[in-house]
Amino acid sequence: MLMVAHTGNSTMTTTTSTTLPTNNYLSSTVKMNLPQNLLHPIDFWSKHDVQKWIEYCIDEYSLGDVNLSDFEMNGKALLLLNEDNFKQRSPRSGDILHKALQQHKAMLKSWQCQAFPYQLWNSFGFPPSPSTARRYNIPPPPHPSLSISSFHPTAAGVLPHSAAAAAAAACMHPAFNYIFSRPETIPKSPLMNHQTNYFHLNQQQQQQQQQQSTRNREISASSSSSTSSYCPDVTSAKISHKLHEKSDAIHPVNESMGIKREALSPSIQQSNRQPTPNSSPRTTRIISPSIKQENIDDEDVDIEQHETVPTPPITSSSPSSSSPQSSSGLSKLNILNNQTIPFKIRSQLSTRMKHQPNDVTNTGENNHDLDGNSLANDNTRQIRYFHDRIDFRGDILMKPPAAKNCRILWEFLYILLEDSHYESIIHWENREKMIFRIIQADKLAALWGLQKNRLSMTYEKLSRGMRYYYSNNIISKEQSKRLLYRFMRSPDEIRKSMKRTGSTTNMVYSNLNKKSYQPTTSPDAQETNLKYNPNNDDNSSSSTHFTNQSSTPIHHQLLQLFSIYSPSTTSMVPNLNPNTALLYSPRNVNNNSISSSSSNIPSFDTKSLPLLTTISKSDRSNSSSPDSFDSGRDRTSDSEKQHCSPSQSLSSSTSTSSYSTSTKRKQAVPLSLTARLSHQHHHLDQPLNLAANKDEHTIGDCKKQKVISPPSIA
DNA sequence: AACCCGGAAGCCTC
DNA sequence: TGAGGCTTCCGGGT
Repeated sequence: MLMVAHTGNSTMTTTTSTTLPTNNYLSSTVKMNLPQNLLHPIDFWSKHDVQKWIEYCIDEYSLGDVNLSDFEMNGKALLLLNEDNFKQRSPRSGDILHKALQQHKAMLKSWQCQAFPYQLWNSFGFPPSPSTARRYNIPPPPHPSLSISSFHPTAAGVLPHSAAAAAAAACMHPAFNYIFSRPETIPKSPLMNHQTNYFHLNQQQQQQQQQQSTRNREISASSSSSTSSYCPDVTSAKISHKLHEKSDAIHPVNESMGIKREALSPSIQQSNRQPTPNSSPRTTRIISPSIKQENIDDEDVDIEQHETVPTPPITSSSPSSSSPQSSSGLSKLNILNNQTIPFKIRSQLSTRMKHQPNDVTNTGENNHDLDGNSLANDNTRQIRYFHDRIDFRGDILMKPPAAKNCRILWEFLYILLEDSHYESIIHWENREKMIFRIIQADKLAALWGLQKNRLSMTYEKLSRGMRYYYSNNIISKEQSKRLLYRFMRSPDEIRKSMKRTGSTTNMVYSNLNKKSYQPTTSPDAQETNLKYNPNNDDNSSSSTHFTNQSSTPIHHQLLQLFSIYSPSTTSMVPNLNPNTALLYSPRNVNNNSISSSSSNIPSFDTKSLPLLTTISKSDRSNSSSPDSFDSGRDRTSDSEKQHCSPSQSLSSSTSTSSYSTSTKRKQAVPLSLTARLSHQHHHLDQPLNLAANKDEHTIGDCKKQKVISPPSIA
């Protein structure tokens, strides 16, 4: 698609260069609308221009920690700044600024051949917020109802400052694809309209909108080949618009990560796209624009882009709905409504979050809508990781600032539970009894994966970790209630017991794993296993004490426990501007907190943060390739070194001979072996170097081997 | 299908 | 180097 866009652009450039002003920068009409001369080549920007641009970015991307004085330089100097330089000046927003600059640069380049009056679409291809538009006197976006003649490129050259001219020029811009192929995204005055409507959806409406958005996708996909060019089929767009307008009122687009990509300047897209084994030529997509293909491939592109393309504006996730049914759709809304969001990004969120191809409203299901054969791994692929945030299929989630240093699962869960931003992901079902519910397991897993740098984290794995807590009475499962768990003790109790039990007792998971382990063999273990029963008044542990506290002291206690107090504020982390939070040294935080309780929390070190561009193997999963999202473990070496030893093989053959009569696993098969064999099977999409195996089993063979007795061994 | 369970073994960090 | 704390995978159950 990107290739197409690029091609389209070139084509259009050729077409229009003769009809549009050839001096090629923008018409005076256009310039009038510019904040200073930001459409001039950046090299020519004055110091003042740079300041204006920074201001614009601050405003447009809600960048909290950008100090104008840090950018007192002219355009040339600005261009010399690399991402790190930006980050030095603005730790939190540097990457965004850098990205914005690159985008701006690329856009200017592409605009040189196209009179494009609708300047200052933000660098990600989205229209500016109304306030920004007003402030910078940016013309409104074109409306698709304009007649097709209005869009003719020549119109741009002759029409004055009019909507038609704007539309004509805009149709040459990548953002046009977004606008006209997704007419429902046309800003209807305040961008926040969406959210209001969305928020008040009743269930029926939600169903309707889901159906509608499914249709939308089909329609959009069916016209994708035309909308991929810079000269979109307006007619189809209009038709599409009509088809959508009913649902538009309540549910703005459930579409397309492609928006962002399409909106990217082609040059950027092009330059950032690196060939991967999985990326097929874009041109093929046009020929066969199946929804499935497009979707998956686009996701691949996105993943690739993470490596090189600056991140989109940061958003903070934070749903506040506590309804178990609150889907991400609502959660997104809650994000938007949440006044505690540190970044003033809601207005953009309101638009952007609803444009993702895999709107979390459909978390998981969406893939199936689009792709009946969707692989489980596709889910992983659609989760894109940044250094401290995730684009979880369109829902941008931030690592909880409070959990920056947290590497312990139960602590992490606790932090999320205490953070209202994550209410739609995990929340207290019963605060007093410390019963909590996981609402969106996959999101929770993604967050945990981000936290631990295990980008292939799944709820399956996360829950395994939680199950280990059963044994030492940190967490228990609420019987027969899905996704409902309970903290058995307060954080300090857990810590206390962990401290006391030391390395020889119940925190040794290897011991816990042994059946011979008896939790009551030591006083510590007894204490550890003192089950907190919130209904039992006899509970004298501090759990009771803890849970009887009002929520505010609890928050404070937790904040202290987790060292998440800002030295300068007593507000809860959700209310803490992450920008601010990142500005002080967490070491200071530790100094301000109970050091004993944070012993497990390593001090903050920004170097330890996995940067988007430098995800190493130690990050467990290198996002440079979708495949690597599966795991950072070296499967090849695993399979090599673990490949059936003779004894194992014998066991295998012995046991597998009885396998044919039963689909159930035979315990006679050494688990390690079956695990390893299946292990390989589980990474079908990985470029395993199976040839390195002497036996040269294919992955499928390995699986087969487990079921069918290998003749060679027999 | 999604969730749940616990064994087994490996990985990573400290 | 060993311990802690998972992570990954599994077969099986609900």
